[in-house]
Amino acid sequence: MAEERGSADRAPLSRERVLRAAVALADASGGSGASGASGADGFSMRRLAQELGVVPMALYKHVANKEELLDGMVDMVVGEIGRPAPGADWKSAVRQQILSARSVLLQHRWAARVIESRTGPTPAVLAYLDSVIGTFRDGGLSADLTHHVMHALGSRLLGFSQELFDAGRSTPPPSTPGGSAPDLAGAYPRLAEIAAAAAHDADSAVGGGCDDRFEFEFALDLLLDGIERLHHRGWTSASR
Amino acid sequence: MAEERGSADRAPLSRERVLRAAVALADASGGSGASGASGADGFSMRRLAQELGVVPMALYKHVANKEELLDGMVDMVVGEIGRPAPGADWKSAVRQQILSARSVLLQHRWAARVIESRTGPTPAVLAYLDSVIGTFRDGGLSADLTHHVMHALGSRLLGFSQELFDAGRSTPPPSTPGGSAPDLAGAYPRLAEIAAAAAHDADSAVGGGCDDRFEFEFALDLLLDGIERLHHRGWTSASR
DNA sequence: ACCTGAACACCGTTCAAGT
DNA sequence: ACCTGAACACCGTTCAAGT
Repeated sequence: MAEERGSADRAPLSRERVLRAAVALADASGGSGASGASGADGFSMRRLAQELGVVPMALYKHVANKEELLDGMVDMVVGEIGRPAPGADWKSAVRQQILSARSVLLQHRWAARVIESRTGPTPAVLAYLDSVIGTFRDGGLSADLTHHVMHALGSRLLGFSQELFDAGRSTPPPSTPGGSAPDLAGAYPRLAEIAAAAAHDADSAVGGGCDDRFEFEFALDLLLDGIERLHHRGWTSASR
Repeated sequence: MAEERGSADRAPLSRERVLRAAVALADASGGSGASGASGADGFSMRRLAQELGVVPMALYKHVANKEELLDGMVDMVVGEIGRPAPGADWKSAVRQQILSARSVLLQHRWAARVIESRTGPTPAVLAYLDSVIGTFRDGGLSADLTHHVMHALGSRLLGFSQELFDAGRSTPPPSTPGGSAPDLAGAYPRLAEIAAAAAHDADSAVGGGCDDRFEFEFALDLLLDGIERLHHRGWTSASR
C-alpha cells in the first residue's frame, strides 16, 4: 500500500521506482500476482505503466522484458527477509530466519509462486539460501548434512503445498458434471474427520479454520529436531 | 506423447478426448503447462483446439472455460496416483503413496504448479488427501496428530521449493545491472561449498548434479521418523 | 436448432514514423 | 537523438450472423 495510485508523480521513473510500483501493484491485485492461471489477475505490463502514468513502452527503458521485471520484484521482496541475530545457536537462528521468510512471503502472497516460476534463482534468493546454509555450517553441521537438509527444507513432500485447504474453506470444490452435490463428509470421510477435529480446537485461531502459524512451526520443529538428532549422531550420506 | 499431433481424428470430441489431449499438449509443451510467467509456454485454448483439428469455440461445448479445463486436467493427472497396498504398516504405506505421487508429478511437470494455482482442491486431490489421511488413521494415529502431520507434509518450509537449484544448473543466474560477472563462489561461499560437496559424491547420480530421488526420500524419512516418534509418545496438540 | 467466423478486450513486444 | 503511437501476433471469450 506504499504508493498505491499515485498516477502522475513527477519523479523521472527510475528502475527503482518501476520495481517498487510493480511490487505494490502485485500486492494490490489480489490474485497470484503475475499471470497465474486465472485471467482476473490484474497484473500486467500495461497495467503497471498505467499505474505509473506512463505509456507501456516506457517501462522497457528500465527493464528488458517482463521476465526481468519479475526477477527484480522477487529480489526486492526476498531482500526484505531478515538475517539471524549472530549470537543464537544454529537451531533457533535457522528457525528465526525461516519464520522471517514466511512472514515476508505472507505479506506478498504472489511472491512464492513467482519465485517458483523463475527459470533460475535471483541474487537475493541465492543470498538467502547462502545465509541459511551459513547458519547450519557455523553451527557445526557438515557440508554433506547441510546439503541434504537444505533439500529437505525445500521439498514439497505431498507433491504440492496445502494452500488448497485455505482456499477450499471459502470456495466450495467444483463438482464433476456427472457427480451430485458435494456431500463432502460422505465422499471423503477421513478428510471430513480431520477438518472437524481442526475446527474443534480452534480456540487459538481467530477465524474459523486452524492456526496456520502453529502448523508451520509444528512442521519446522519436526524437521529441525530430526536434523539435530542426525547431527548429534554424526550422520553421513555414506550411511544411506 | 500419447496422441501428439493427430490433428484431424474422426472421433466426435468428447470431454474425455478434450482433457486427454490437453494433458498431452501440456506434457509436450516443455514449459510450465498453463500460463506460467513465461510467454513461450505453448499451452492455450487456441493451441489445444488446433491440435484437435477444431475451431477454438468448439472446446466450450465440453468445458465451461479454461479454469474448468485445468481442473479436469488436474483430476486426470492426480487420478494416476496409486493407492497403497492394504497389508503394509502405515509408515511404508504413506511412503509408497507419496513416492507414487512424486513420480506422477514428475511425469507431468506442469501439474504441481497448476494444482497450486487452483482456487480450490479438485475431487481427485481431495480423494488423494483422504487416502493419505486414512492410512495414518488406520495406523492408529489420532485425528489430531494426523491433522498436523498433513500440514507438515504440505508445507513449503523455505518459503518456496528448491527447484531453482535444478534450473540454476543449466541457466546462469541473472546479474543485476550494477553488479559484475557472477563469480558465484565469491558472492555466495557457503552455497558454493554445498554445491561442490554435492558434485563430489555424485557417484550415484547419472547426470552432473545430486540424486534428487535420494534427497526426496531423505526429507520424507526425516519427517516420517519424527511423526513415528511423536505417535509413540502419545503427542497431543494440547502439549504445545 | 446448431455451428462458427468475426469481433471484443486484453496481452507482451516491436518498429517506424514523428518531433 | 529521443520518444511514442500504431501495429503485430497472440490470448480467453462473446455473440450475432449464417446454414
